[in-house]
Amino acid sequence: MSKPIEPTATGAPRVRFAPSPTGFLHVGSARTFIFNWLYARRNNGTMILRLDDTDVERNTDASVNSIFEGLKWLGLGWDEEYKQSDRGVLHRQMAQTIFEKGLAYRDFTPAHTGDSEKSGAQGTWLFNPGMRELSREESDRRAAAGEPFALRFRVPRDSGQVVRFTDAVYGEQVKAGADIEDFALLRSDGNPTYHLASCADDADLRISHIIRGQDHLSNTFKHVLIFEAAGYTPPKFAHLPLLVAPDGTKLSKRRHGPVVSVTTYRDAGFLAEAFINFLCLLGWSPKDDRTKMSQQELVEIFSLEGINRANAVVNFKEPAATPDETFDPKAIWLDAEHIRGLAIEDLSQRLLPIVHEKYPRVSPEKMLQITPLIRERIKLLNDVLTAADFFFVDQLPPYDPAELIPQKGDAAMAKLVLEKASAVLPSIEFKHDPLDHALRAAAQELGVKAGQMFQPIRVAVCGRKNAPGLFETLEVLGKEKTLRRIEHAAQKLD
RNA sequence: GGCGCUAUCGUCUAGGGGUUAGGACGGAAGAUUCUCAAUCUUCAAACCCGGGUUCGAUUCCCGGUAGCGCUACCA
Repeated sequence: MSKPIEPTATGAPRVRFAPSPTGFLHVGSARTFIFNWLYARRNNGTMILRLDDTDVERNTDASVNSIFEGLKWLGLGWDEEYKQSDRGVLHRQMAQTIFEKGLAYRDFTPAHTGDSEKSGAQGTWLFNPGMRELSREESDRRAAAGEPFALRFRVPRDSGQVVRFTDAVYGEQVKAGADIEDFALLRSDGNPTYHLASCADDADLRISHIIRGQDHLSNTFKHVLIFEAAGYTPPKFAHLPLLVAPDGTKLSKRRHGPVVSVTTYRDAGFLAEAFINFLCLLGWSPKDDRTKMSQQELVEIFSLEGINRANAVVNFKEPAATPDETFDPKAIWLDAEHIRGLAIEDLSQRLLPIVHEKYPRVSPEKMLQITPLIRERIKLLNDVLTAADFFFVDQLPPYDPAELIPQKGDAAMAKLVLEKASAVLPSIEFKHDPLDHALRAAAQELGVKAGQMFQPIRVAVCGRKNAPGLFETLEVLGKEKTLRRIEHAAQKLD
């Protein structure tokens, strides 16, 4: 392993992301997409999206939508797009080619009805002896008679026969033909299996590098067999370590919930670029100590050598309550990190649609004023709703008047402070510095500490203790609202 | 069961025959501040086990164990 893969002689690399639309787009698939995309962009290659929808039974439109929705959110795009169901002719042609070379045979054994022998607890049927040896005449006769059959690859199983390939991540791979079962190429209904369709398309689309999940590592031997049988040089392979749940099992929506679905991250208010950054750090390393990386940086630094071989845990919480606790803490941190790196205008624009869902009347100008006050205080875009709520509402929701009481103070002090504020503020210009001076002076006159002066006011205008800086808050809130809320608070103290 | 892949702090990882085994998240403590957040400092925290090779293995080799994958006319 570890030698860089050169672009093919024919030119720039061509890579593909080939999801099968049998479920939503999950984070592991998203990472595969991202790595392919990064590799293509890094090497001036072509990124291809191919829907591997050969399993008609299990394909759903909902799944197709979920995949496109997820990919759209990631915002990376692709250059060419195909659907396997449109290419059946090509697949069958390849099957025919292989069959005519005698490298595949018809298997008239009825399809397995159940899944009883699924995980091979006992018998391993590597091939069907009777069928593999069937004479061509007999085979042709039964086929002509209309007897249904599956087409199986005749895996070379003589002693010493091996299949080999070099994986860019896992290195030299060798497997004895005798350990590879005679897998199916065509189903008895004439439709191609995944293995056949995938290889036929990869060959036809001139895919140069197959970058995919490690769950295909052992399938690759079969694919090499198919490519060679059909007369193609196999592309280069790079398998990615799997993403697994904290319990070590593979990500599953049923077991682990929505946290494995890409759109969940979108809906929780993740920045796509932060999510991409996070995924890149699972199973790949830039080898320096960088963690936060822009898309540009990722494109510049991405390489197959940085991919490691052990499965990576997505460290989410299994049952989970609040968003903050649900997601991998590093994903949250990276999101906050990216948010902090955004220009105020940019962040403000991204926040506005979220705010508008709940407070449609907030103006872009207002949002622009609020944004700098919360940029350092939100981890996800959706946090804007809880971090800046008091700017959006007319009337503060009810809060405990006891909150108004400052440290080492009492209700009387709170009352005093609020009354003082009411007296002083009307004549003050609502800008940071004048407010700062006026309120500190007021505190001094009252003989209370600055903090004791600020807290009652903060709670009066924000409805809670934890909030952005007081002066900038008052500035954005405006004189009228501020005074109204202070007065209201003073009354609560009676 | 068979075949294959993998194994460094709780998690993501760097490293590599001799290192105080590095970084990040998370955790703890502190500094700063009008609260919170941000920021800064400090601390705790790891080489799966057993053999070999070697002057010396966490690193190389073998075995074990564990996890994962494949073993479908799913992908």
